[in-house]
Amino acid sequence: MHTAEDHAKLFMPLSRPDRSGAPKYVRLTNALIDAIGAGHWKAGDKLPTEEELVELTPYGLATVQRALRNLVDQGLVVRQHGMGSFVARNDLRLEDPWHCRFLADDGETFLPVFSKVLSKEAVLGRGEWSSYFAGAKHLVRIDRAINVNDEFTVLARFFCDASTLPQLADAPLQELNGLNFKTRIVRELHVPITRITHDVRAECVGEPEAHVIGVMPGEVGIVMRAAAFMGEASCIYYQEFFIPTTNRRLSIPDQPPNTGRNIR
Amino acid sequence: MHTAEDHAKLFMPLSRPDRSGAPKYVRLTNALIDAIGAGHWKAGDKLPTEEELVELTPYGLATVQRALRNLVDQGLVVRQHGMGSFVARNDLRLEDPWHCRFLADDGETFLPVFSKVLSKEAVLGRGEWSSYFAGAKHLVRIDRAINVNDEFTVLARFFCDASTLPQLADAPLQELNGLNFKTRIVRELHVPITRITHDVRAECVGEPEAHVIGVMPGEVGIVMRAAAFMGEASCIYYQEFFIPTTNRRLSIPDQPPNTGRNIR
DNA sequence: AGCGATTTGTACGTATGTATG
DNA sequence: CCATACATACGTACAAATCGC
Repeated sequence: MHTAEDHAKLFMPLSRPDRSGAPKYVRLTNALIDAIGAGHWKAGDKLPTEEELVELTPYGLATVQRALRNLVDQGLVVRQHGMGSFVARNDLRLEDPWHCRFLADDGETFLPVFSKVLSKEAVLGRGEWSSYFAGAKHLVRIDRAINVNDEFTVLARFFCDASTLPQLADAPLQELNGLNFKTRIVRELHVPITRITHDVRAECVGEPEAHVIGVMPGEVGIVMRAAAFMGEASCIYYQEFFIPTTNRRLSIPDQPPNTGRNIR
Repeated sequence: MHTAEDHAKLFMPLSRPDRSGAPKYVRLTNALIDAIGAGHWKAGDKLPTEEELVELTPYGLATVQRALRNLVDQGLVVRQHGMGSFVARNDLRLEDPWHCRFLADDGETFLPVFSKVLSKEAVLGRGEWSSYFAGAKHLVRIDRAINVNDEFTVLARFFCDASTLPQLADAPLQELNGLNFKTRIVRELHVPITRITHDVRAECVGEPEAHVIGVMPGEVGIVMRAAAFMGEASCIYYQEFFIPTTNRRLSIPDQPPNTGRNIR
């Protein structure tokens, strides 16, 4: 809970004349995002009602409603008729830098995945990744085992330059399990990802990879590569996924991840 | 251009009492999607202004605006301040309805491909495609053999509703060889494609497909599916590619940036 | 360059409907 | 049945971008 003063302070900037020229509903949207990001309301907490927001801010109902609808569209807030507005429990914006989701039987939802970090090491030699990180000095490779619905296991190899994602590259392995991995990427990414490329190949799986994904060396599996770029050429991260033969369909994301707000 | 009667007929259903219980802005959104899908307005055409829509429909300005904003969010419509609202034209996306290109050794250019139409037939039963074309009456399947750099052959199965691509569905086979195929799609498409999904699976190739791509039945190959949508739900075409095991990498086209999103 | 006319964009206040507890 | 709170909808007003004269 919060006092009236807390809220007054939160929304104080909205009363100042606007220098940025942004519409009111955008300013309110961002104010709420900031407050949630700062932990003023945590996942599951109830936000003020529409009426309260009309009181707390210098804005009218339509503006408040539009800001709230934006937050719903962004997956940050859930609204329940007759009950209230709540901070979403799962931050949907974090859903994407996965690139490795499999379609469930309904063809629409995705199978649950659990990832476990296997190793992290410096990359020394050359390989397919080399062309993506021309000039990078401290390349790091993080291997993860991704358990898909307890049906099979995917080996994910994540490559990045330690200088662009330092906290990720330096983190202890235990801190990167499960959701923490993608959470950290999203949080650390302070550059917009403007392009992502995917390619796919059927490949005879080599010895070390076969062991992780539970197939015999030499068996055919799918190898997918995904590279995320800022601008045209500079690669932010690059991943290789080794996927055993399965009747599940690998879904390839149809748009780049949304790395934050568009307008401030 | 259209007469007043055309429009009156278009929006007539909106005056009838609502049986579905859907909100007005949803009904109007769907009415506009249907009209665009039916070719009433083609890509690049100017839609009626907000005021005209208020006159043409039994709805108020806020409702009209919300429906239009929905269409913008779906990528189906582009609005330009002071000018009007237009059916989106996304030529970029249409530049490559191929979805099946393989990387050359340099990792950047693509291997040359030559396609040859094998057959065209009505689709009768049900299959994976059924979920994409709910309610379509005249489904057509066009099979093509795509020769990739004289190294291997891909079988491409193209599905569409004959009512959305009539000239393609009715064309003689000889006219669809080579580039003509994609040219015709681009020329005939009078609706913007706003979303493309891809998925990929390693699969044991069945008898008829194996014959075309030159492998033994039961061998493992890659099957890629690509579906192109107008708006959120209505599928324009759907393709299946049967790819033999190869050391070439299948490149999955990255999506063009979102035209004009209003989420903010 | 200016000036309307057109058209979208934002915003308000109000009213009413509907799901929840 | 009632209070709460979200959801939809209307009418109006004004701001801002664009075009043609």
